[in-house]
Amino acid sequence: MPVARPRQPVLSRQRIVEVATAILDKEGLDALSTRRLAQELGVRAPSLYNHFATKDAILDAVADAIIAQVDLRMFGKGEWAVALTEWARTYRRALAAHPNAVPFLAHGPALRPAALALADAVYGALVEAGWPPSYATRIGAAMRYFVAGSSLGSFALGFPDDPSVYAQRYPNLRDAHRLRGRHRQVDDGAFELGLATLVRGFETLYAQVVDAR
Amino acid sequence: MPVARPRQPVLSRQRIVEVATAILDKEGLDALSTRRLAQELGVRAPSLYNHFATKDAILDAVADAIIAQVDLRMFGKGEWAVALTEWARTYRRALAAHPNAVPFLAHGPALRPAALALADAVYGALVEAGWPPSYATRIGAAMRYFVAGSSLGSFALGFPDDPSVYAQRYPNLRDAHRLRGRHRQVDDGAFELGLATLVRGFETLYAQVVDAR
DNA sequence: TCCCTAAACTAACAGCGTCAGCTTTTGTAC
DNA sequence: GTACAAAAGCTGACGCTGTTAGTTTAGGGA
Repeated sequence: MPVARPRQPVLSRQRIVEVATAILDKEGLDALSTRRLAQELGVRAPSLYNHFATKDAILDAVADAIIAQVDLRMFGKGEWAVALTEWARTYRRALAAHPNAVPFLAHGPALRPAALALADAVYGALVEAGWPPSYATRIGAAMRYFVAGSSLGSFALGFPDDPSVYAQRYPNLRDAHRLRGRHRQVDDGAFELGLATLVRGFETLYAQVVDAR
Repeated sequence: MPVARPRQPVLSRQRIVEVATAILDKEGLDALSTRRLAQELGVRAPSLYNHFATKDAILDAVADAIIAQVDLRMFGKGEWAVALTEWARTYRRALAAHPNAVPFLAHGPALRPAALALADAVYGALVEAGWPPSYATRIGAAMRYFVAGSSLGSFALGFPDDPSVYAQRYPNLRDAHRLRGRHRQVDDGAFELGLATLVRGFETLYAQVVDAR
């Protein structure tokens, strides 16, 4: 039987964030209500407000925790282009591990601490490598665009696997019904192709902008 | 005074979608409730269900209408690389015109008709230009990743304009407080840099894969 | 003219985020 | 050691949400 105030706190910000993330991953954003979250924590919904001001603040903390898991240790050692490539893969993996979170990761500008730490590492490494600040900013932004977009949802799963859909209206897509079956391969392939293209392009630009300085 | 059934239908799917889009653009996703939408339409909320099965279906129709506005006429005339570049700009503009819609544009796989028409046009143009199907798929996907990511929310607006935030914790970002002021320029610059890099890289690849065939 | 369907309505449901106020425990100050 | 404030649970309630059931009335076809 629950007591007015327990001998030891039942909740903590960290535990709330963990359980919220678990519900989000398992059952999606719609299943994540304050009452549901509280139940999973062995508590009633209003108790959450002793630890977070609003439900949005909880979601914000979940978002921050996800971004905080992105490894940044590849920066500062080795070639900038190699580090950038590795980082993009790690970043994508972290987002793809929590696909239900992506819609609200997208939501507001990322003013969260982990997002700033991430930007700091990328920008710092590029400037350190010799890139002028204006290039470092745009390269970091362009990479974020690409990674975020690729985590937003599968490209291949966007296509129904019923061939009859395409026959009349979308003749060029006549083989698109096969994409669903190997969506992992298609999405990964597109990501790697885009990533390699971007990084190789930036290397060419580096030779013109930095080496020729 | 409202009547049980009006002489002439008050609602239509199109009118509902238009007003929903207007509310979404002006006041955001949270403001778009069925009662609010109905009020704006001069009607009570349950009447909407004579035209759409659920609220999600309305949002889906809004998403489809937005994607349908993307001009596709540049395909099939002129160089594929030029068309691809123009299309990416148009696509981004269409998404950026409705930033509050992006979170749920991202949500589900894009099984909507307008999204299929878009994919059909891009893929068709690439194959027509000589790209092998597997490349055309991945190029189309990579472009969508980049454009979607760049519309998801401003990169530059993600940085607080208070310099003191950065001093201790994010030393590399010491000048980031200036990004907010010229966010348009920064975001556009990053988009154009990434776009040019991708397209130029694909042109190089084309020379290897297609011309040398 | 009769009847079915379309398209509006009212009333109501459960579930949502959140707040006010209550209770009990804990930690600190004297 | 006792008073007292803060912390961290609780109950009950608010207005809002998406949605359903059932009602009413107009329009169109037989």
